[in-house]
Amino acid sequence: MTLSSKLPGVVTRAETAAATRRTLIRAASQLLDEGGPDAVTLRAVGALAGVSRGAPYGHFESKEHLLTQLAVEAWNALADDVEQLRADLDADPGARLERAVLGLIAVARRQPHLYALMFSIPADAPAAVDAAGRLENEFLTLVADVVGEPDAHRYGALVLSSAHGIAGLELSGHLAKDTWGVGVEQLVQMLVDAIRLGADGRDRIVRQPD
Amino acid sequence: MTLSSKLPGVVTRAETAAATRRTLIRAASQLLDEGGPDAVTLRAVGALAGVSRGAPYGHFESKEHLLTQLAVEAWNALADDVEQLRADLDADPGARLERAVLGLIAVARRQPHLYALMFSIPADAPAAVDAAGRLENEFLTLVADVVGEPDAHRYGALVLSSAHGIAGLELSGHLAKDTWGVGVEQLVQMLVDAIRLGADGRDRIVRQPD
DNA sequence: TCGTTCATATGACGTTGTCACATGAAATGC
DNA sequence: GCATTTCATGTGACAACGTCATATGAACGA
Repeated sequence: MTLSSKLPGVVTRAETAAATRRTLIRAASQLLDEGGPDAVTLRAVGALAGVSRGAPYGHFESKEHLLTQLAVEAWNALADDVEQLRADLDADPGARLERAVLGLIAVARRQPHLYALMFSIPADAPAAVDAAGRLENEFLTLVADVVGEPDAHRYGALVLSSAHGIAGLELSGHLAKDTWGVGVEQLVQMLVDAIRLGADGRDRIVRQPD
Repeated sequence: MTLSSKLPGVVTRAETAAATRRTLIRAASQLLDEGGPDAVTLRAVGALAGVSRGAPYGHFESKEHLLTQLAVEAWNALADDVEQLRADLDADPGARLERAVLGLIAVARRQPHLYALMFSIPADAPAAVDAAGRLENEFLTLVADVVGEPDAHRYGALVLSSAHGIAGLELSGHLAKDTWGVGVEQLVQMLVDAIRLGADGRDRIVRQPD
């Protein structure tokens, strides 16, 4: 390898390429947030990133690959958040799970188009599997702290489904508070309560005469 | 009005127009089911309906209006299903609610693209409000039979959210059984059980020493 | 029978994703 | 240090798309 970076500030070709790639992703993300999926055209992405309309093809196989990368990074960012949240040991398990669910919903509120994109990408793409798997494991651990190890998977699926449903219904406008008389925060609380109750209340109920 | 239908089989212009409109909707629905959103181009819709590419503009203001109509009819069809299901008086409330939730999920499984379309249409469009409102009311009644009137709205929102979440996660491929060890049917059962338990178990738990 | 209405057909325009090719600078080999 | 290669980028081109303006022809009302 030659010392191509002879001067400070002078970067190698690989470095500038990586930087351009990141700039493209950032531009796509911004366009998605501000104007929705229709606003994300490769021409607009290129323009916002300061390159030509064909330049993205040097970094991404197609527009779909660029969007997939966007979704993968969103999955990872959310997994990072939940992972960080799990480090808060002073909160009780139920409260931590509640905050994790609200974290998922927060993405849907803050970046609705990105959230929708996360779930419209083929879930079997290797990168997507890894990223989504991280988040799933985080939730699994949080749920296990609430309902115990043996029921963690079952209730984990239920919690994640419900959380996703609340988020989705909220951002599609079908969760108006004046219709249901309940806000998202309350719903999440009800969900966690129901999980906790369902898990440790099962025996109690079964033993009880019906 | 003249007797333009002088002969049997000879239809009026208004009738043929209405028929064409329905044919267009059916064509769009078929294209959506078979090829996803990208396959629904007005040109393809026109071709499948046996008209030209511009003909749809005589019946729909834009492509988006056509898709909205598709979504509205899907909402209404689902509401019809649940309404019919509510007439089954021999099933107990919990079982009926369970079947209603499974009905929602069945649409997601049978016509995934249509299901996604239902929730990606602006929820404040008058026609969409009416159609979606019908389904919401149906669910509200079903949930009321399980948890009682005062809690019906709160738990109705939770049930609908969770049902939508299960459906969404399922069709986006994030609910693989070998990951969570639980199938959709079991999840729905858990959900209804948790609702029932949460509603009538609340007092019991509160009274209990923690 | 004669205008009128209106669903449909067609040409056209701007935009999109994508490919083929050109260009020029960085990287590499000697 | 120079020649060659590599490769990110720029540009022209193409088909397909949504949409509009306009033309056409058949069904309508009188």
